[in-house]
Amino acid sequence: MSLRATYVRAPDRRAQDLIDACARALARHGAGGVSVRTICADAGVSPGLLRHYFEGIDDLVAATYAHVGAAVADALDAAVAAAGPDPRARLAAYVNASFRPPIATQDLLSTWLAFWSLVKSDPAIAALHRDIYAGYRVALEALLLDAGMAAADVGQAAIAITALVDGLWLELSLDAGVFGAEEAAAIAARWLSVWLPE
Amino acid sequence: MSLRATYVRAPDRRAQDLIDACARALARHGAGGVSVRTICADAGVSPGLLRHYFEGIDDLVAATYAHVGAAVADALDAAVAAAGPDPRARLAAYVNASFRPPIATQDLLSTWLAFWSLVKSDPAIAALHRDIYAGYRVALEALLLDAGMAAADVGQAAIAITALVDGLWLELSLDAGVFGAEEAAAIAARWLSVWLPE
DNA sequence: CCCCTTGTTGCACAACTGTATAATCTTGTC
DNA sequence: GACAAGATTATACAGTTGTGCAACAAGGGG
Repeated sequence: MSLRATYVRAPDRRAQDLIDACARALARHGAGGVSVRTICADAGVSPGLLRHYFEGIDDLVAATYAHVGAAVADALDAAVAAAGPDPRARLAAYVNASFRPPIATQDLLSTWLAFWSLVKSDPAIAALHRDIYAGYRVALEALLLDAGMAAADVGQAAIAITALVDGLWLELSLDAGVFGAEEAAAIAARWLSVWLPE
Repeated sequence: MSLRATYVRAPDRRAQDLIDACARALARHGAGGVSVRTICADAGVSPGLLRHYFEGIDDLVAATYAHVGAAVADALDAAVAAAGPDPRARLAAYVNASFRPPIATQDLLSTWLAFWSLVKSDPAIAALHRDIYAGYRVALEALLLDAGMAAADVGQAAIAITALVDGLWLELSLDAGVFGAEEAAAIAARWLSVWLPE
């Protein structure tokens, strides 16, 4: 006479279920508000299952960062590809995509903020951050070069552009009512034109 | 026969001791790594004392944000005052001070990042953030106006400048090796000159 | 139907959390 | 010295945390 709940196996998608639930928890509660129990409840599984698919909750958070980071990179790449062959259009598309869905959504930006908050205290997140940001920087530098910028300038330009994008993400995430993604995109476009005049 | 530790009373500075210890903990461990025990150990007092001076740990974190926020505002004001009467010099000093001690230190920027990470999940921090950032924006807008910017433009300029400063703070905090405060200050000065040409 | 593999549940456990509070120590006043 | 106020210590407590794991249920194959 068992009172244990029935279930349907879905091993193919459990890890992703947990990653998605983790991203939602990070967005809603910040890094400090995630726990094995809240994530697993959201994913519709028992708390012990997390350990079957991940080493522990820290491993899950890292996997979530890797996943969201890849999704952002994919969205940026898709925007560049859709812009066609013109180097300047591709560059503008890269920057502009940061302020469009699927990137500029409250959920993703809030999740991103949670990852930032973990960089100083979690070595695995710090390593991921380094790799992910290096990837974005390499891509941005290549686009800047293709658009005609002198090689000596692309380093600082990439830093400056990345800083403004991150800052705008931060403000969009924290102060959703003060201004919107359209305005952010216009500000970023203006900054881009400073570094690469017509 | 008591084994209880001896102590010296210092009620005048206990609250501040706790605030300083809280700031250090936030900088070192992020928001998720602070606890009553770690803060009080750092402050050299017993864990129960926190509740004597603050409603609870959340109240202490909020008091720490108020304190650090006021320290930043004071540093910005001091830089403006030291710049003399010229409106453009005062504006430049305001922006530049963001990249000088006592603001652009690893500890303060890391503490700041921790506060950002709490805005979405802690209503008291959110309210403080709103007030603190409104204060900075009002001050910046006034300086922009004094420097000759059209009233219709100061809103967006303040947002744009704040976003870049925050973004640079974030990068300085997370990637201390990639570039430094001098470079950040130069980038910010360039952005300022975009919004207020000579 | 039976058997086996494995995905999953539910919970035990040690450790940690914030809060509350009794007891005690310090120190200023008389 | 005696006493009182209050600063402080140390710890109890209920609740939560991540991890580990026994037990069981699902489902595929024979």
